[in-house]
Amino acid sequence: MASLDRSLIAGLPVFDGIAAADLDRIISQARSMRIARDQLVFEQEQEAHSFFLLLDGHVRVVKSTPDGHEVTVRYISPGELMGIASALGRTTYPANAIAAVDCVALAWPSQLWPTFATSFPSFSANTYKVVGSRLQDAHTRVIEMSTEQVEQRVAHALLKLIKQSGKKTEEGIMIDFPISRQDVAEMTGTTLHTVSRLLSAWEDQGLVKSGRQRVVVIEPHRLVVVSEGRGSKS
Amino acid sequence: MASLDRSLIAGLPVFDGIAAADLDRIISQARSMRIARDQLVFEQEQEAHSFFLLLDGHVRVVKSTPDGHEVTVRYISPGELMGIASALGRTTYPANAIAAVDCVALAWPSQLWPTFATSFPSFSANTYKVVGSRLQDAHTRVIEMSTEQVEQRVAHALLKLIKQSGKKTEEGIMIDFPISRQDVAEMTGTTLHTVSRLLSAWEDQGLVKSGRQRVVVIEPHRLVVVSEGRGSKS
DNA sequence: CGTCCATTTGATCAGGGTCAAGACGAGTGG
DNA sequence: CCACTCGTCTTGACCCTGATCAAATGGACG
Repeated sequence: MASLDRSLIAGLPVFDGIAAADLDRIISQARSMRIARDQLVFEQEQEAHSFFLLLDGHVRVVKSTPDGHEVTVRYISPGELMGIASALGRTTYPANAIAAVDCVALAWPSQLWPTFATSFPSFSANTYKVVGSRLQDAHTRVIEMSTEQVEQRVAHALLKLIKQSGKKTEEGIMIDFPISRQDVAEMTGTTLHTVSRLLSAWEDQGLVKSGRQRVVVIEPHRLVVVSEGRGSKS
Repeated sequence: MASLDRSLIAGLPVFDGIAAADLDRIISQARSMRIARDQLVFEQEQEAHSFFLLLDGHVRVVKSTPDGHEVTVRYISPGELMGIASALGRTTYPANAIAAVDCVALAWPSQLWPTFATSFPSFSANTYKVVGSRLQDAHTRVIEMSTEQVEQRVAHALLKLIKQSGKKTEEGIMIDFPISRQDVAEMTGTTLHTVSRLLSAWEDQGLVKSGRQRVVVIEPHRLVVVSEGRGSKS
């Protein structure tokens, strides 16, 4: 196996403020792995043996309920940590993680977490921030679910996706991985039917353009208007 | 002002594993305060000058949306930390905190947080766990909002409240602070009307007993059944 | 005793879930 | 190269949960 280079992780927010020599130590203990599309990266309730850094691709994090519902918690983009059960004081993964496309990731054994946390104070501080911002995301989700109509929630979801993983094309901003109506429904607590109807309506109005597992936002600004509940109800 | 004693905080989960001498140092820097019912402990968007430990009473943490909706994030019970913006890498409070009853709390200046975190490793680890469990709570909320009916969510909310702040009486388990239909509605993303109807129905079935700002759960087990969506629909 | 707030309860109605069919398109095997 | 199949997406019809609107009741407290 080719040895890994610290340039892979230097410059990432999580490793901000860590000396080059330390980065070398950190990365020397990592294992690189590739995950094929639709493969599980880690599984809910399983022993959290490793934590991961996504280098390339996109990963969907999904919680399954006993009664068979699936709720998408978030999408992971390159440069983000995932499976950091250790940071939450857990020993098992809280959700399933599925590769939305072919992915490349680094993995460290979970035992290293406490070492990293104490040896590299900025790592500790940075991951605090990561967890903190995920907590805020989750609260935002709760608030959206409590106070917004489905239409607004779906609009918010698309805006979040293009902000996080948008890719400019000549048509507009495309979500950079395959995403189905069902996927959007699981992010917003609705059904694929409703998502389909909304996307169709928005397509008629020229707001978006979409197809099989593909969504392109043409007019982000007007989508923002919809997300704020001031969509033209004419 | 009477000097504070470490017995106030010894034995609390957050301060677990900290030496007595350190506890003295910690508490010597605290300021004790009482908050009258309905008073704000801290305010959304304000500079997070302090973090708090609730010694007695109950505090409601509420997020207000620009458009005037209020969503209750959680209730704080005695022994819990609150206002720990620092732990999330924030400088402002993310929500309003309102005393549900007259309260007593300790307050430390936020500047002390980093000191505590580095000086007392177990404090750091413990607060990690606190944040982690709040993140899980938030995800649980998201999942409930996505997959459950209002009836189940309200049942879950009451069960959570009696678990956290239940007080046994000869009638059943009472929620130990004044809580209105509106409050329950803000916890569950519904309206006071729906909550009122549900409580009335449950009272008819002998599940609960409730009055003005007062809820007593008579048969927790049957409430669990409702919360699981297997309520008798006869 | 009067005022204010929490609560109750009825009536109405719409957002969006459910059920049901088809259409479309991509990949597969003959 | 074509037929077939499977998964995604679309669209219509219907109906139910729970929000909204409206009004009255009941306590608590000054």
